[in-house]
Amino acid sequence: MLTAKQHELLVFINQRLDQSGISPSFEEMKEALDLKSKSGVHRLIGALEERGFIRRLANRARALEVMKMPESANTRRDNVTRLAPVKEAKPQIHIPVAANDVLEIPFHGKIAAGVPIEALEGQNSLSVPMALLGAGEHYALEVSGDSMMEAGILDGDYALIRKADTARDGEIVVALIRGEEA
Amino acid sequence: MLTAKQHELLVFINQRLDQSGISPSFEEMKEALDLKSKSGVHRLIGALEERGFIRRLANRARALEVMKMPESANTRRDNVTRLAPVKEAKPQIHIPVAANDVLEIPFHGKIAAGVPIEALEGQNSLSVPMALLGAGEHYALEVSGDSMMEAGILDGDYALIRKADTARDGEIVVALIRGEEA
DNA sequence: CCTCTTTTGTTCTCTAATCGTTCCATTCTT
DNA sequence: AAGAATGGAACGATTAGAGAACAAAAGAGG
Repeated sequence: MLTAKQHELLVFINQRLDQSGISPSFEEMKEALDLKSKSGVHRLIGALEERGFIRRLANRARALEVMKMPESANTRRDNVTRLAPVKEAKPQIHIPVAANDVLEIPFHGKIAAGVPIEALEGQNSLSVPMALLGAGEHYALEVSGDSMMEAGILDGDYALIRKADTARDGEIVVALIRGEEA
Repeated sequence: MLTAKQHELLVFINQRLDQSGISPSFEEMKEALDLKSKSGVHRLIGALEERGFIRRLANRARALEVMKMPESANTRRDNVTRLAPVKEAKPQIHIPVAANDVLEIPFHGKIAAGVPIEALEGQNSLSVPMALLGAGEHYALEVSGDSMMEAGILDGDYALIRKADTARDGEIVVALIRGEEA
C-alpha cells in the first residue's frame, strides 16, 4: 500500500503528533526525511492523503491528522472516531430532559439541483440543536426534489449547511455554478 | 493538526475549564499567552473552532467548550456522562458548565426488514446527542438493507428507537411479528 | 423597569515571519 | 531514452503580533 518514503513520513508525522500534539511543517518533514526540497514532501503528503492514511485542511499550516497506520507499524493509533467506551451494563432508565441547547441559524430558502436558489433571504431562522452543528458558520436550506435521495436527502428536508471555501472528495456540498445555478 | 500557539491556547482553556469550570475571557487568554492584543486570541480561537477542538456560543462571554484534546495531551476531557465519579478532593466550585449533552444508549444489533433482529444484546452502547432523543427509553439498531431508503433510512445507518407500546398512523416503527420477524 | 457603567467580544489595519503550492529543470532507474 | 523521483526557487497564502475603535452583553443602582 505504501512506498518506503511514504511509510517513513507517515511514521514521522504520527510520532510528532503523539508526542507534542503539533503537526510538523513541510520544512520539518523535509528535514526528517533528509530531502532537500519541500516539493517532495508535498507529493508524499498527497499520496498519503489519497490513500486515506492522513487527512488535512487544505491551505492550512500544520493541519495534519493521522487517520490510520499501516498494519506493520506497532505505533498504534486508537482514538480515531472513538465511540463510547464500553461500560458495565446497568439497567438505568435515561430520562432525557428537554435539551435547550439550541441555536438559531439563518434560513435562506429553497435549493434544488440545477435551479437557482430561491433566496428568500429574509430574517427567517431555524432553531437547531447545537449537537448537529460543527464549528463554523451555518445556515439552512430547504431541499426540493429527490435528486439526492440516495444520500438520504429527501424532498422537503432542511439541509444544515456549513459555509466553507473548500471541500474534500466525497463531501456533499451546495455550490453556485456561474453564480446562479445551484 | 495544531500549531504551537493553537496547542498552547487549547491546553490553557482546557485547564481552566477543568479547574474552575469557568471559561477564560479573551483578556485572560491574552495574558496567558503573553500577548498584548486580543485579536490574536480571536484568530486562534477561530482556528481551534475550525478544527473541531472547541465549540463556542458566538457573541457570548466566556462560552467556550473543549470538544477534544490532541493526542499528546494527558489532560484528557471526556464528554461522555461519566458514571464512575472521580475522586473529589478539592472544594471545586463546579459551576454547571455548558454540559455537552450526550447520552449513552444501548446498542442492540442489526435490523433488516423481514429478518429477525440480530441480537448481539451485548453491553455495547452508543453515544448520542440528547437533542436527537425525545422522552422515554431509547436504544439503537444498525440498519441493514435499502428497503427503507425512501424514508431516508439507508444501509448502515444507526436507527435511534424509542420503546413504545402503541404507534400512530404515519409513524415508522420497528416491530416483531410473531415474536421473530422484524 | 430603565439608564449608566463595566466587562467582554469583534473587527480592521499594518507588519513580519512562517508555511504551503507550483512549475520546471535535473538526476536517477529500468 | 522513457518514466519516475528529486531538487530548486518563486509565489501566494496563512499565521502571528500589535493597536485601536467599536459593538454587545452583563451588572449596578435608582
